[in-house]
Amino acid sequence: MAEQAQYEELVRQFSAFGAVKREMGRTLPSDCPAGSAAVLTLLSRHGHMRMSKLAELLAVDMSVTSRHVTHVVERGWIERSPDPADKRSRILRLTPAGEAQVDRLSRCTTEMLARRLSDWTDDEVAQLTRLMARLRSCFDEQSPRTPATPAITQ
Amino acid sequence: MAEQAQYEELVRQFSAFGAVKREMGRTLPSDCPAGSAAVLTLLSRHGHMRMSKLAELLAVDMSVTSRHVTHVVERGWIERSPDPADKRSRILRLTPAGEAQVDRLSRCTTEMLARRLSDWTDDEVAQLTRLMARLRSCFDEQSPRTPATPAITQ
DNA sequence: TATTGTTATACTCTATAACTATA
DNA sequence: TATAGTTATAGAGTATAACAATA
Repeated sequence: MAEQAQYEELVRQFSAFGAVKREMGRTLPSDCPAGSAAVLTLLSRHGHMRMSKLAELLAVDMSVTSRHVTHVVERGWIERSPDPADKRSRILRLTPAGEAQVDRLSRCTTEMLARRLSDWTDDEVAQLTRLMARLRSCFDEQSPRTPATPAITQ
Repeated sequence: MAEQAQYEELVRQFSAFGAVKREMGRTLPSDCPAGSAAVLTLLSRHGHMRMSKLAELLAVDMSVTSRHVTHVVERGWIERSPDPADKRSRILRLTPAGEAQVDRLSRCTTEMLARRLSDWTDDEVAQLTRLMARLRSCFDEQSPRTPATPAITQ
C-alpha cells in the first residue's frame, strides 16, 4: 500500500504515456491504425476466435471490435466465417496476407523499440512488461465491464 | 538490448494499457475529462506558465493544448492573462477554484488506485513509476516533435 | 520573417442504444 | 427471453493547415 504522493506521480506517468502511444502509432503503416494492429496481433498470438472473445482480449466493447474487424477484413488480412456450431457467431482467422502483415508490424515496432530502448537491459524491459501486465490484471478484475462469461482464463 | 519476442510482449502491454486509461477516465467528474485534468495537474505541479510550455509538458500540439485550456478556463479553474513581456503570449494560472478541483481530482484518482493496487508494495509502485518515466524520456529525445526551445530541463 | 496562439477541419478510438438473427 | 453481432450516433482526443497578432 503506497502513499498519496506516489499515486499522484504514477497518475502523471499514466497521462504522459499517451505521448509514447502516439509515437508508436506514427510508425505504423497508414492503412493499419493501432486498432487494426491490435486485432491482427491478438489473432496471431491466440489463433482463431469469435468476436466476443476478441472483444474481451481487446478490452473494448464488441461494437468497437466489430468496426476494427470490418476494417481488417476489408484489407483481406482476416476472414470472418460463420460458426457452424452457433449461427449467430462468426469465427475470425488470419489469412496468409494477414500473417505477412503481422510480420511487417512486428518488424516495424520491434525496430522502433530497439532504437528507442537501446540502453535498456533485457531485465529492465522484462520488468516493465511484467509490471504493466500486472497493472492491467488489477484493473480487469471486479470491473463494472466484466464480461458475461465469468473467469475466462485463456 | 532485448530480443524481438520481448519487444512484442511489451507492445502488447502498451496496447492493453488503453483499458487502464479508460477505467481511470471513468472515475473523473463528468465536467473534467482527462485532458482538463492533465492541464490542472501540470499547472498545480509546475506553477504558472505559457501555452507553449504547457503544450511541451503535455507532449501534444499547441492547438490541442489551446482547446483543453479553453475548456478549463470556461469552468473558472484557470485564468489566462496576457504576458506583459510578450504580447503574443498568455500566462496560465490556477484559480482558487482550480486548486480545489485539483484536490478533488487527486483524492479521486488516489482512492481508485489505492483500491486497485491494494496488494502492491510501495516499492513496486515506485518501480512502475520510474520505468514509465524513463520510457517516456526515451521517446521524448530526438523526436520529430522536438519543440523549438532546445533541451529544457525543468 | 518568425513566433505565439486560435480556429476550422478531419481522423481515430470509444461507448450507448437500437436493431437483426439465432439460441 | 437472452445472446452474438452490426450499425447509427455522439463524444473525447489528436494533428494539420490557415489565420491573426506580435516580435
